[in-house]
Amino acid sequence: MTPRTQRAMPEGDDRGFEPGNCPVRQVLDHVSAKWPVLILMELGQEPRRFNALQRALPDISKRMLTQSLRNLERDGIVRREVFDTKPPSVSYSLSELGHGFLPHVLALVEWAEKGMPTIISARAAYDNA
Amino acid sequence: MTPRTQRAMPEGDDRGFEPGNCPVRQVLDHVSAKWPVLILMELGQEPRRFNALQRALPDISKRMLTQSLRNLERDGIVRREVFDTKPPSVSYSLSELGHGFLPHVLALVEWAEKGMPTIISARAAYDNA
DNA sequence: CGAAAATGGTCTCTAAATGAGACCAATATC
DNA sequence: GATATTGGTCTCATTTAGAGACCATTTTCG
Repeated sequence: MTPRTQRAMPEGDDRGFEPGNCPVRQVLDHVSAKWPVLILMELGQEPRRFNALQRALPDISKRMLTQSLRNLERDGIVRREVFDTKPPSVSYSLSELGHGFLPHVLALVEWAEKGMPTIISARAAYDNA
Repeated sequence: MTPRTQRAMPEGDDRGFEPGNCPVRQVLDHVSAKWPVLILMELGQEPRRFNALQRALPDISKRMLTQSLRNLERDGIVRREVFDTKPPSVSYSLSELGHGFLPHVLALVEWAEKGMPTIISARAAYDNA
Protein backbone atom coordinates (compact mmCIF):
# COMPACT_ATOMS: atom_id res chain seq x y z
CA MET A 1 0.00 0.00 0.00
CA THR A 2 1.67 3.21 -1.11
CA PRO A 3 1.26 5.91 1.53
CA ARG A 4 -0.50 8.98 0.12
CA THR A 5 1.24 11.30 2.51
CA GLN A 6 4.91 11.93 2.02
CA ARG A 7 7.39 10.35 4.39
CA ALA A 8 9.53 12.56 6.62
CA MET A 9 12.88 13.33 5.06
CA PRO A 10 16.14 11.73 6.21
CA GLU A 11 17.51 13.30 9.34
CA GLY A 12 21.18 13.49 8.58
CA ASP A 13 22.00 12.43 12.10
CA ASP A 14 25.43 12.60 13.59
CA ARG A 15 26.85 11.83 16.99
CA GLY A 16 28.28 15.33 17.27
CA PHE A 17 30.87 16.26 19.86
CA GLU A 18 31.16 14.90 23.32
CA PRO A 19 28.94 17.05 25.53
CA GLY A 20 30.49 18.57 28.58
CA ASN A 21 33.99 17.18 28.67
CA CYS A 22 35.15 18.62 25.36
CA PRO A 23 38.24 20.74 26.10
CA VAL A 24 37.93 22.76 22.91
CA ARG A 25 34.48 23.86 23.94
CA GLN A 26 35.75 25.15 27.25
CA VAL A 27 38.49 27.18 25.64
CA LEU A 28 36.09 28.56 23.06
CA ASP A 29 33.75 29.57 25.83
CA HIS A 30 36.56 31.46 27.53
CA VAL A 31 37.63 33.10 24.33
CA SER A 32 34.71 33.64 21.98
CA ALA A 33 32.09 34.68 24.49
CA LYS A 34 30.73 38.19 24.63
CA TRP A 35 33.21 39.91 26.95
CA PRO A 36 36.39 37.96 26.29
CA VAL A 37 36.24 38.91 22.63
CA LEU A 38 36.15 42.60 23.45
CA ILE A 39 38.80 42.29 26.13
CA LEU A 40 41.15 40.48 23.78
CA MET A 41 40.65 43.11 21.11
CA GLU A 42 41.57 45.81 23.59
CA LEU A 43 44.63 43.95 24.77
CA GLY A 44 45.51 43.29 21.15
CA GLN A 45 46.21 46.96 20.74
CA GLU A 46 48.26 47.46 23.87
CA PRO A 47 48.62 46.16 27.39
CA ARG A 48 46.08 47.73 29.67
CA ARG A 49 45.48 48.07 33.33
CA PHE A 50 42.35 46.83 35.04
CA ASN A 51 40.64 50.15 35.36
CA ALA A 52 41.69 51.19 31.88
CA LEU A 53 39.95 48.10 30.50
CA GLN A 54 36.89 48.99 32.45
CA ARG A 55 36.86 52.47 31.02
CA ALA A 56 37.45 51.19 27.50
CA LEU A 57 34.55 48.76 27.88
CA PRO A 58 32.14 50.90 29.84
CA ASP A 59 29.32 48.38 29.88
CA ILE A 60 31.19 45.48 31.41
CA SER A 61 30.82 45.04 35.14
CA LYS A 62 33.83 44.74 37.42
CA ARG A 63 32.60 41.30 38.24
CA MET A 64 32.59 39.97 34.69
CA LEU A 65 35.77 41.79 33.81
CA THR A 66 37.56 40.08 36.67
CA GLN A 67 36.05 36.72 35.84
CA SER A 68 36.86 36.93 32.14
CA LEU A 69 40.41 38.04 32.81
CA ARG A 70 40.91 35.22 35.29
CA ASN A 71 39.74 32.66 32.75
CA LEU A 72 42.04 34.06 30.10
CA GLU A 73 44.93 34.23 32.51
CA ARG A 74 44.43 30.69 33.68
CA ASP A 75 44.36 29.44 30.10
CA GLY A 76 47.62 31.26 29.45
CA ILE A 77 46.11 33.60 26.89
CA VAL A 78 46.54 36.74 28.94
CA ARG A 79 49.37 37.66 31.26
CA ARG A 80 48.80 39.51 34.51
CA GLU A 81 51.57 41.59 36.04
CA VAL A 82 51.43 43.40 39.34
CA PHE A 83 53.65 46.43 39.81
CA ASP A 84 54.55 47.59 43.24
CA THR A 85 53.41 51.18 42.86
CA LYS A 86 51.27 53.02 45.34
CA PRO A 87 48.56 52.07 44.89
CA PRO A 88 49.61 48.84 43.17
CA SER A 89 49.05 48.65 39.42
CA VAL A 90 48.01 45.53 37.53
CA SER A 91 48.78 45.26 33.85
CA TYR A 92 47.13 42.80 31.51
CA SER A 93 48.64 41.83 28.17
CA LEU A 94 48.39 39.13 25.53
CA SER A 95 50.67 36.14 25.83
CA GLU A 96 52.16 34.56 22.74
CA LEU A 97 49.18 32.24 22.62
CA GLY A 98 46.91 35.24 22.91
CA HIS A 99 48.64 36.99 20.06
CA GLY A 100 48.10 33.91 17.94
CA PHE A 101 44.41 34.18 18.62
CA LEU A 102 44.06 37.84 17.83
CA PRO A 103 43.97 37.53 13.99
CA HIS A 104 41.02 35.17 14.30
CA VAL A 105 38.95 37.62 16.31
CA LEU A 106 39.83 40.39 13.93
CA ALA A 107 38.77 38.18 11.03
CA LEU A 108 35.44 37.64 12.75
CA VAL A 109 34.90 41.34 13.16
CA GLU A 110 35.89 41.99 9.59
CA TRP A 111 33.46 39.35 8.41
CA ALA A 112 30.70 40.92 10.46
CA GLU A 113 31.47 44.39 9.13
CA LYS A 114 31.57 43.24 5.53
CA GLY A 115 28.37 41.25 5.89
CA MET A 116 26.52 43.93 7.80
CA PRO A 117 24.48 45.26 4.84
CA THR A 118 23.34 41.75 4.01
CA ILE A 119 22.51 41.12 7.64
CA ILE A 120 20.57 44.34 7.97
CA SER A 121 18.42 43.57 4.98
CA ALA A 122 17.95 39.97 6.08
CA ARG A 123 16.61 41.27 9.35
CA ALA A 124 14.30 43.68 7.61
CA ALA A 125 12.95 40.85 5.47
CA TYR A 126 12.50 38.59 8.48
CA ASP A 127 10.78 41.20 10.58
CA ASN A 128 8.59 42.25 7.73
CA ALA A 129 7.34 38.73 7.14
CA MET B 1 60.33 66.91 46.94
CA THR B 2 60.87 63.64 45.08
CA PRO B 3 58.26 61.11 46.11
CA ARG B 4 59.84 58.00 47.57
CA THR B 5 57.03 55.81 46.40
CA GLN B 6 56.73 55.11 42.70
CA ARG B 7 53.97 56.78 40.73
CA ALA B 8 51.25 54.65 39.12
CA MET B 9 52.07 53.72 35.55
CA PRO B 10 50.32 55.25 32.55
CA GLU B 11 46.92 53.78 31.91
CA GLY B 12 46.87 53.42 28.19
CA ASP B 13 43.30 54.60 28.06
CA ASP B 14 41.13 54.39 25.00
CA ARG B 15 37.54 55.25 24.31
CA GLY B 16 36.85 51.72 23.04
CA PHE B 17 33.77 50.81 21.06
CA GLU B 18 30.36 52.28 21.46
CA PRO B 19 28.62 50.29 24.14
CA GLY B 20 25.26 48.82 23.36
CA ASN B 21 24.44 50.14 19.94
CA CYS B 22 27.38 48.54 18.15
CA PRO B 23 25.95 46.36 15.37
CA VAL B 24 29.07 44.24 15.08
CA ARG B 25 28.75 43.28 18.70
CA GLN B 26 25.21 42.08 18.20
CA VAL B 27 26.15 39.90 15.27
CA LEU B 28 29.13 38.50 17.13
CA ASP B 29 26.88 37.65 20.03
CA HIS B 30 24.58 35.74 17.70
CA VAL B 31 27.43 33.96 16.04
CA SER B 32 30.31 33.43 18.44
CA ALA B 33 28.38 32.55 21.56
CA LYS B 34 28.43 29.08 23.03
CA TRP B 35 25.61 27.36 21.16
CA PRO B 36 25.63 29.21 17.84
CA VAL B 37 29.24 28.13 17.25
CA LEU B 38 28.33 24.47 17.65
CA ILE B 39 25.18 24.80 15.60
CA LEU B 40 27.03 26.46 12.76
CA MET B 41 29.66 23.76 12.78
CA GLU B 42 26.99 21.12 12.48
CA LEU B 43 25.24 22.94 9.68
CA GLY B 44 28.61 23.44 8.05
CA GLN B 45 28.77 19.73 7.39
CA GLU B 46 25.26 19.30 6.06
CA PRO B 47 21.78 20.72 6.39
CA ARG B 48 20.06 19.30 9.41
CA ARG B 49 16.58 19.10 10.78
CA PHE B 50 15.61 20.49 14.14
CA ASN B 51 15.54 17.22 15.99
CA ALA B 52 18.70 16.04 14.28
CA LEU B 53 20.49 19.10 15.59
CA GLN B 54 19.19 18.38 19.01
CA ARG B 55 20.50 14.85 18.87
CA ALA B 56 23.86 15.99 17.52
CA LEU B 57 24.15 18.51 20.34
CA PRO B 58 22.70 16.52 23.20
CA ASP B 59 23.29 19.13 25.87
CA ILE B 60 21.50 22.01 24.24
CA SER B 61 17.94 22.57 25.36
CA LYS B 62 15.08 22.88 22.86
CA ARG B 63 14.65 26.37 24.15
CA MET B 64 18.16 27.58 23.37
CA LEU B 65 18.30 25.64 20.13
CA THR B 66 15.19 27.41 18.91
CA GLN B 67 16.41 30.77 20.11
CA SER B 68 19.86 30.43 18.56
CA LEU B 69 18.44 29.24 15.26
CA ARG B 70 15.98 32.14 15.18
CA ASN B 71 18.79 34.64 15.71
CA LEU B 72 20.86 33.08 12.97
CA GLU B 73 17.90 32.92 10.66
CA ARG B 74 16.97 36.51 11.27
CA ASP B 75 20.51 37.63 10.54
CA GLY B 76 20.41 35.70 7.27
CA ILE B 77 23.16 33.32 8.31
CA VAL B 78 20.97 30.25 8.42
CA ARG B 79 18.09 29.33 6.15
CA ARG B 80 14.99 27.59 7.44
CA GLU B 81 12.85 25.51 5.12
CA VAL B 82 9.61 23.82 6.02
CA PHE B 83 8.61 20.73 4.08
CA ASP B 84 5.03 19.65 3.94
CA THR B 85 5.52 16.10 5.09
CA LYS B 86 3.50 14.43 7.79
CA PRO B 87 4.54 15.45 10.31
CA PRO B 88 6.08 18.57 8.78
CA SER B 89 9.87 18.65 8.54
CA VAL B 90 12.02 21.70 9.06
CA SER B 91 15.47 21.83 7.53
CA TYR B 92 18.16 24.26 8.58
CA SER B 93 21.14 25.08 6.38
CA LEU B 94 23.85 27.69 5.99
CA SER B 95 23.18 30.62 3.71
CA GLU B 96 25.93 32.05 1.57
CA LEU B 97 26.73 34.44 4.38
CA GLY B 98 26.84 31.53 6.75
CA HIS B 99 29.20 29.63 4.53
CA GLY B 100 31.48 32.64 4.53
CA PHE B 101 31.57 32.51 8.27
CA LEU B 102 32.32 28.82 8.59
CA PRO B 103 36.08 29.00 7.87
CA HIS B 104 36.48 31.45 10.72
CA VAL B 105 34.88 29.13 13.27
CA LEU B 106 36.93 26.26 12.00
CA ALA B 107 40.05 28.40 12.36
CA LEU B 108 39.08 29.10 15.96
CA VAL B 109 38.66 25.44 16.70
CA GLU B 110 41.94 24.63 15.02
CA TRP B 111 43.69 27.30 17.05
CA ALA B 112 42.21 25.88 20.23
CA GLU B 113 43.26 22.35 19.32
CA LYS B 114 46.77 23.36 18.44
CA GLY B 115 47.15 25.46 21.56
CA MET B 116 45.60 22.88 23.87
CA PRO B 117 48.86 21.51 25.29
CA THR B 118 50.02 25.02 26.11
CA ILE B 119 46.67 25.79 27.65
CA ILE B 120 46.65 22.65 29.73
CA SER B 121 50.04 23.37 31.20
CA ALA B 122 49.18 27.02 31.75
CA ARG B 123 46.22 25.88 33.79
CA ALA B 124 48.33 23.48 35.77
CA ALA B 125 50.78 26.26 36.54
CA TYR B 126 48.01 28.64 37.52
CA ASP B 127 46.22 26.16 39.74
CA ASN B 128 49.45 25.08 41.31
CA ALA B 129 50.37 28.61 42.30
C1' DC C 1 45.00 68.69 58.81
C1' DG C 2 40.79 66.62 56.76
C1' DA C 3 38.47 65.23 52.62
C1' DA C 4 38.39 63.12 48.34
C1' DA C 5 40.27 60.19 44.80
C1' DA C 6 42.57 56.35 42.91
C1' DT C 7 44.39 51.51 42.92
C1' DG C 8 42.25 46.33 41.89
C1' DG C 9 39.37 43.67 43.46
C1' DT C 10 35.58 40.96 46.47
C1' DC C 11 30.91 40.48 48.30
C1' DT C 12 26.04 40.77 48.41
C1' DC C 13 21.57 41.44 46.45
C1' DT C 14 18.72 41.65 42.58
C1' DA C 15 17.58 41.02 37.76
C1' DA C 16 18.07 38.45 33.71
C1' DA C 17 19.17 34.31 31.08
C1' DT C 18 19.16 29.51 30.84
C1' DG C 19 17.84 24.51 31.62
C1' DA C 20 14.24 20.83 32.40
C1' DG C 21 10.41 19.21 31.06
C1' DA C 22 5.22 19.28 30.28
C1' DC C 23 2.29 20.04 26.53
C1' DC C 24 0.29 20.60 21.62
C1' DA C 25 -2.22 18.78 16.92
C1' DA C 26 -1.90 15.75 13.35
C1' DT C 27 -0.64 11.57 11.53
C1' DA C 28 1.67 7.00 11.22
C1' DT C 29 2.91 2.96 13.12
C1' DC C 30 2.30 -1.20 16.04
C1' DG D 1 -6.34 2.05 20.72
C1' DA D 2 -1.80 3.17 22.45
C1' DT D 3 2.52 5.02 21.31
C1' DA D 4 5.77 7.68 18.63
C1' DT D 5 7.02 11.35 15.66
C1' DT D 6 7.27 16.24 13.90
C1' DG D 7 8.92 21.27 15.58
C1' DG D 8 8.07 24.04 18.63
C1' DT D 9 6.02 26.99 22.88
C1' DC D 10 5.19 27.65 27.81
C1' DT D 11 6.07 27.48 32.66
C1' DC D 12 8.90 26.94 36.55
C1' DA D 13 13.40 26.20 38.96
C1' DT D 14 18.18 27.05 38.72
C1' DT D 15 22.22 29.46 37.23
C1' DT D 16 24.46 33.42 35.73
C1' DA D 17 25.23 38.21 35.13
C1' DG D 18 24.74 43.14 36.59
C1' DA D 19 24.74 47.12 40.15
C1' DG D 20 26.87 48.88 43.53
C1' DA D 21 28.67 48.96 48.45
C1' DC D 22 32.91 48.16 50.61
C1' DC D 23 38.10 47.51 51.59
C1' DA D 24 43.13 49.32 52.93
C1' DT D 25 46.60 52.21 51.43
C1' DT D 26 48.57 56.19 49.75
C1' DT D 27 48.32 60.83 47.01
C1' DT D 28 46.60 64.95 46.06
C1' DC D 29 43.87 69.01 46.91
C1' DG D 30 42.06 72.59 49.61
